[in-house]
Amino acid sequence: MSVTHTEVSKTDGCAIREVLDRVGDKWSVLIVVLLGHRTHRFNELHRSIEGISQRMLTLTLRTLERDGLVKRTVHASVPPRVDYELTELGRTLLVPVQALDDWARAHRDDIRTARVTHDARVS
Amino acid sequence: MSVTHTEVSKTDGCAIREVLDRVGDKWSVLIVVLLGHRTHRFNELHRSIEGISQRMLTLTLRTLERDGLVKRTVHASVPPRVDYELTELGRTLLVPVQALDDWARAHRDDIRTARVTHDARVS
DNA sequence: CGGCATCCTAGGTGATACTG
DNA sequence: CAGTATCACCTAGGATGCCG
Repeated sequence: MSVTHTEVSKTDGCAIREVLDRVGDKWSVLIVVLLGHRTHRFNELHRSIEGISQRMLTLTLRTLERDGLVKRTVHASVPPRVDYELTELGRTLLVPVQALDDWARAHRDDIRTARVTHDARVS
Repeated sequence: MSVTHTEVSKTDGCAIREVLDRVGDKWSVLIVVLLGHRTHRFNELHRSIEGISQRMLTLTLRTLERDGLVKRTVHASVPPRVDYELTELGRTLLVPVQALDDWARAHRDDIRTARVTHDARVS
């Protein structure tokens, strides 16, 4: 482990919180993962992400674009066509996100089991 | 990439959302990281994590315990002493969390720059 | 020391309707 | 197709006070 001190200092310990503040919301990582596969159009994302509202998709994409993780390309055509893709920075984020995803798949059952066990003991 | 399809299915695509639903909150990862260093007492955590309320520390620890990520040990003494430490499962989570932390430290400036640039262009 | 109970607010999110 | 605008809600989280 690179961090050896105990306190959560402003300059170091909160780095991970900074990421989570941006990507820890309800939809960002989902979008990043999807765009990790390939470029998507707006409605492709809308259809692929079950449960997202048009509003939240727009807002989340705007934030990701602002943070330099996603690139938005408008094609001047009728009907309009807008493509979204990961930037270079966005692709680097895919690595740790994938690591977290792998952990999730490997241990989701462990958590579920722990819950059931714990809840049974408390009852 | 292990996932080759595009849709976010219930069985696969939401695994990462499951993790974020649990540790994507404001304090969980911070606690996990601190406990990754060593066992902490309640008030040690309270002092180490700047800005956390007693209420949220308790609630977060309870959830982490319930999910099998943290082990809580009560020592029958006066005054009472309660130790918190990572479980085996909790320690495995430390790996991807650390990966995310590394990414954060490496790219926080990239995001900040992207923001400034983007905001300047919009203005 | 290590909590829990209560109250309360801010903002993240959803639903719906409208537009270039 | 790809948004924007408005409203309304709900809950994560903070503040405070009491307890074993």
